[in-house]
Amino acid sequence: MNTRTQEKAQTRQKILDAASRLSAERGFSSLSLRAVAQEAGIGPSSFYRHFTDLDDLGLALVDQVGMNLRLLVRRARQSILEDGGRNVVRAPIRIFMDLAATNRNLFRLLLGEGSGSTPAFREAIAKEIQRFTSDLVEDLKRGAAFTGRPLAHVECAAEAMVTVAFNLGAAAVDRSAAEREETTERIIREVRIIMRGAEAMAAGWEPAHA
Amino acid sequence: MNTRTQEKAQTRQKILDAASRLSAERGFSSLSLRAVAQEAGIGPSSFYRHFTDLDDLGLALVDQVGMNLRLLVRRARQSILEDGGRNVVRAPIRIFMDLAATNRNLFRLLLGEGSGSTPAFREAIAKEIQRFTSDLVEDLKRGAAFTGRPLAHVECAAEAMVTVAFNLGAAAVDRSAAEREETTERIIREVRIIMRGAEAMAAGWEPAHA
DNA sequence: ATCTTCAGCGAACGTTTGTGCGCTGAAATA
DNA sequence: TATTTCAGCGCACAAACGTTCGCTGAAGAT
Repeated sequence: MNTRTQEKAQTRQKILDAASRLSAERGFSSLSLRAVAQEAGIGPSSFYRHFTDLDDLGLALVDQVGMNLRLLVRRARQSILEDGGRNVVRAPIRIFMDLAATNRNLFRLLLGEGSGSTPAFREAIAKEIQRFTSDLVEDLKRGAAFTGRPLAHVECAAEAMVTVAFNLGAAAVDRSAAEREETTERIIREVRIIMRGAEAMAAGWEPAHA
Repeated sequence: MNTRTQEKAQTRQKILDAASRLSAERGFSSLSLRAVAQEAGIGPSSFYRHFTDLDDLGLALVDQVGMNLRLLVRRARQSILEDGGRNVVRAPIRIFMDLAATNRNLFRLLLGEGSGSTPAFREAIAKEIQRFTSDLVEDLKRGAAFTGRPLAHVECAAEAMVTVAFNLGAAAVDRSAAEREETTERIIREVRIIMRGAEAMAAGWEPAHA
């Protein structure tokens, strides 16, 4: 690859990082082209060599955030495989929360910008989370086949789990370690409830009525 | 009450309405004092007669949104009481979604601004949703006592339900009626899963393992 | 009838915003 | 070596921003 294109990609990345860093404080929707350029260490007019718009930047940012997230998750998944069967809920969520804590900006962007800015931006984020949910569906099916405990409405259950984990997790990202710990446990419990519900439905169990 | 103070309260309300209307498009965090003033039909400088800041406005807005929400919910709850026992999940969620559809701005503010702006604003919103959850906890306990089906971890279950309903609901607010319908059914299913899980746990039910 | 209060206004300020333009100098190409 | 490409820069501009100031005129108080 050319030295030229290499350097261009490099400053492009600097812009993306700057945007990610700045959007952590006030949200992506309320940040300015000039501020981003300054944080990236380039002049305002140079910005246009890489992106046409702030919206354009936003889409690229979501793209990259999604890629990073999937990479991290894939790596995490491998380390779970060693843990045979036990802690099917606890281990993944612990990893998820650690990930969120060490990649705040990344998660904040994915979670805080639910309705912040342009529709395209919104939808890009939604799609990214949906992809995450799809992966979880696969995992759940695999897990169910392994433990012999089928789940009803896997897609819905997965969606509920992801929604709970992402949302409560996002709220805890900026809290103290102790509070984060407490929140993590609560998420685990809630995901367990969902899991148990899906299992109960699959087994046809119903509560006795008085 | 004086005509004077009455009129003041009136324009104050006009400002709040204007902010609510405008924040629906781009989010509260990215709106300007001048734009709000213009939408409210007053000069920029008159804004300061009612609020010191945009943050100040934000807090007042959350306050009012919370009040309206609680009012609507209370009204909705009464109309549920007629529906004895059956549709414990479906009826409330249908009402909730109708509420969300006819009060978009209200819900969008409560849901989209998760990390948009200042911490005080964030926390005010979090507190409002928490209050909503507390109410649901009470309802669930009452319902459980009535149907004789106890729930485990009521607080957690309620939190999960609220999180799912608010989040998926918020995403659907801007969609077509058909998509909203589809989303509503999915929310109902997911809340049912949570409910069933909490019931199963309370009953000590566990899935048979292979 | 006189005086006080104060919501709303318009003008002005200094900043910050997005964006266009032409230049530069090093890297890529020929 | 001569030529082309183009990322980055500085400058300029119009527009929008938050905020201050003094004025006005109707409502409230005396």
